[in-house]
Amino acid sequence: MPARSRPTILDVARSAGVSPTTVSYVLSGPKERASRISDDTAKRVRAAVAELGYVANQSARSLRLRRSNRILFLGNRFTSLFSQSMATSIESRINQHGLSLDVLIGAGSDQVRRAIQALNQHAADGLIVETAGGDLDDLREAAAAGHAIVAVGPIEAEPLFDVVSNDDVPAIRAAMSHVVHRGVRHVVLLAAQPGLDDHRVLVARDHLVSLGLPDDHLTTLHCPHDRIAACDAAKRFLPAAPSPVGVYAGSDVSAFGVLWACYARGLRVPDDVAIVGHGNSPETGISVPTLTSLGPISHDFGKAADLMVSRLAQRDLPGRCIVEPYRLFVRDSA
Amino acid sequence: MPARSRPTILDVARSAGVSPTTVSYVLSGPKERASRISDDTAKRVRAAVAELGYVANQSARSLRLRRSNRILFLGNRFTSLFSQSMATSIESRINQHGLSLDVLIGAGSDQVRRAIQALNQHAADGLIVETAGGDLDDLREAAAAGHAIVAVGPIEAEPLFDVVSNDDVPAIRAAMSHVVHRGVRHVVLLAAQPGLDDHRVLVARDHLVSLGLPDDHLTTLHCPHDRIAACDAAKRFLPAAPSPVGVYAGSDVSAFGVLWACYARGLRVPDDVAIVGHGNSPETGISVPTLTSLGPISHDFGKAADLMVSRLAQRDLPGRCIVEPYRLFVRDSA
DNA sequence: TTGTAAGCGTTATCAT
DNA sequence: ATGATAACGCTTACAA
Repeated sequence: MPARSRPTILDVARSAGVSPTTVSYVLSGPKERASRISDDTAKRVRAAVAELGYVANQSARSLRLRRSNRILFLGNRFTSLFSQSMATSIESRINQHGLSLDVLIGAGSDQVRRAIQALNQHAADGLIVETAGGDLDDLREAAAAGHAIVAVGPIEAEPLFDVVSNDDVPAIRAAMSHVVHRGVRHVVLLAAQPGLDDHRVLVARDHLVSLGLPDDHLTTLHCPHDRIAACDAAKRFLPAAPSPVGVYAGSDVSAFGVLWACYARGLRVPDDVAIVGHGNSPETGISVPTLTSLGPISHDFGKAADLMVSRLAQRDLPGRCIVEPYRLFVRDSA
Repeated sequence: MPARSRPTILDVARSAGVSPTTVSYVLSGPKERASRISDDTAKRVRAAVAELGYVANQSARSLRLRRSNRILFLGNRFTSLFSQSMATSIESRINQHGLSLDVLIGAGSDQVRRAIQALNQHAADGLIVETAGGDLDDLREAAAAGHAIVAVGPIEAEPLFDVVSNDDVPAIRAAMSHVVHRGVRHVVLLAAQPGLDDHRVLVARDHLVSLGLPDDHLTTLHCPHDRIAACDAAKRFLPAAPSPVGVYAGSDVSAFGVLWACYARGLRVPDDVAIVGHGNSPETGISVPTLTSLGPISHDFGKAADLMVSRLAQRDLPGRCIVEPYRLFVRDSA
C-alpha cells in the first residue's frame, strides 16, 4: 500500500561514512554553516546523495521546520483569462523566491474555506486569493488566527492582511459613459452569481442612471461567466432588445459569447449591439470586431507574490494595500 | 516567522482529560475501533476539538502514516479546454474517495519532473498526468521506482502504470477524409511544440498522402495552441494559400484563432477555408459557423481517478489500459 | 570539523 | 475502555 520505501538521510550518512547532521548541513544549502563542512566531506555526501537518489521527505522537513514552503493560490474560474494570467505571473515570482505554488480554482466560500483549512493543517504557509469580496469574513478570521493572506480583487485595504486592490470603478464608469455617448439608450448588464462580481454591474447601473438612462432601460441578467452560458443568454435577450443596445458583459469570455450570439442572430456589432468586456485579455485583439474592454493597466500580479513573501518573513506587518488602476481600452465592439 | 502556533492533539487531550491516544482514536473516524471508546469520552473529546479549533497537522500525519492523501494532476495547458474539463472531472472523483487533488498546469518534461519530484518528496501519493508521450521515459522510471502513475493521452498501454488511451487516430483520419471529400486539395496542419502533440499532424499528413494529396500540398506549421498565436499565424499563411484550403488546427482554441483570422481577412468558412479543431469542446457549438472537431465520445475522465485509487490500494497491479474512443463531430466549419 | 540527542505532532503497538 | 511508549525523517542546539 505505501510506496516503495525511499532512502533517508540516515542511509546517505551511512553510505558516506558521516553523521546525519553532516548530511543535513551539506544539503541545507550554502548558508554560513556550510563552511563548517570540509570540501572533501561535502563531496562524499553529494556523491552518496546522487548514488542513492536521495530526496528529503517534505513531511518530516515541514514538521520539524514548522513551515511547508508551499503557497496556495485560489483563482476564481478556470475559464477566466484573468485567473489564468494571475496564476502564471504569481507562480513564476513565487518560484523565484524558492517557494512552490499550488493552484486551486473555484470561487465560492466553500473553496475559500478549503484553502484556509489547508493552512490550518500546516499544508501551506500562505494563501493568495482572488476574491470579489464575498468571503472577506473568512479571510479576516484566518488572518486573525495568524495566517498569511494576500487578497486580490475589487476590495479595500484590510488591517490584518495585504490587498492588491483592483480599482475598476472609474473604468466601469468610463465604459458606460462611452456607450451612452455613442447613442446607446438601453443597456444589458451581465453578472455571474450574486456576491461574486455583481459590484461591477451595480457600479455600471448607478452610473447609467446618473447619466440619465431611465431605470427600465437597464436590465441585469445573471449567467455564469463562460462563453457558452453568455451566448445562450444573449440569444434569448438580444432579439427582443431595442436597437442599439449596449451590453456590459462583466467579463471578456462572456463578451465573446455575446459576440457569437450577435453573429448567430445577424446583429451588427457595434451598430446594433455595443459590447464591452471586462479583463482586457489579449484575446480582445483578435476577434472581429475587436473587443472594447476594461482591465488593469499592468497584467503583472507578481506584486501579490512579493507581498506574500515579505509577510511570511514578518508576520506582524500591518495590512498593506497596492492599488491596481484599471482603464477602458476602446476597440471596435463599442 | 512561523505561523502562530495551533493547538495539537496534546492540547485537546489535556482539555478533555484523556490521553492523546484516545483523541486520535476518536478522530480517526468510526472504523471498527470506535467501539473501544465510550460515548461519553468521545463526546468530551469532540467538544474539546470544537472549542480549541483543533485541526490535525498534515505533515505529522503524513510522516507517521507514510502517505499524504494528496494526488497530483498535471494538465497540459491552462488555455486547453480539455485540460480544464479533465481537471474538473478528476477532482470531483478524487474527492469522492476522500483524497485531495492538486492541480499543476504545464506541459513539458520539466513540469513532469517537478511532479515526480513531489512524489519523491512524499508530498503526494500519486500522479495523474496528461501527456502526449514525450515524457514517457520519465514516467516509466518513476513507476519503476514504485510511484503510482496514471497517464492520459494518445499513448499505448504500459507495463508499470495505468493508461487512459485517447484513441484519436481513426477520428483524425476521418476528419482528413471528410475535408478531402469536400473538395479540399491543400491542407495546413497546425502543431504545437514538436514532441507535444505532433502525432496528430503526423497521422493527418500520412492519411492525406494516402488519400492522394501530393506532399507539397501539405504544410505543417508550429505555433502554440492558443487563440492568439494561431490567429497571428493564420493571418500570415491564409492569404497566400490556394482556395479552398483545409486547416487542421490541432486544438479547438487554435481553430477559433484561425476562424477569427478568416473573419479578419474576409475569407469564407467553410467555402474558402475549411477548419477542423481537436477536442470537441462545448464551445464548438456557439461559434459562427459552428466548429467541426474531433474529440472523445465521453468527456468524463473520472476513470483516471478510479485507476489511481485502485492502484494506491494495491501497488503491484500490472499496468491497465482503458481505451477512450474518439470520433469526428461534423459541424459547419468543414 | 563533526557527532549526539532532543523534539516537531501523529498513530500503532502493546500493556493495563 | 484507556494509556504509555516508540517511531516516522528531519533539523539544530550543544558537546566533543
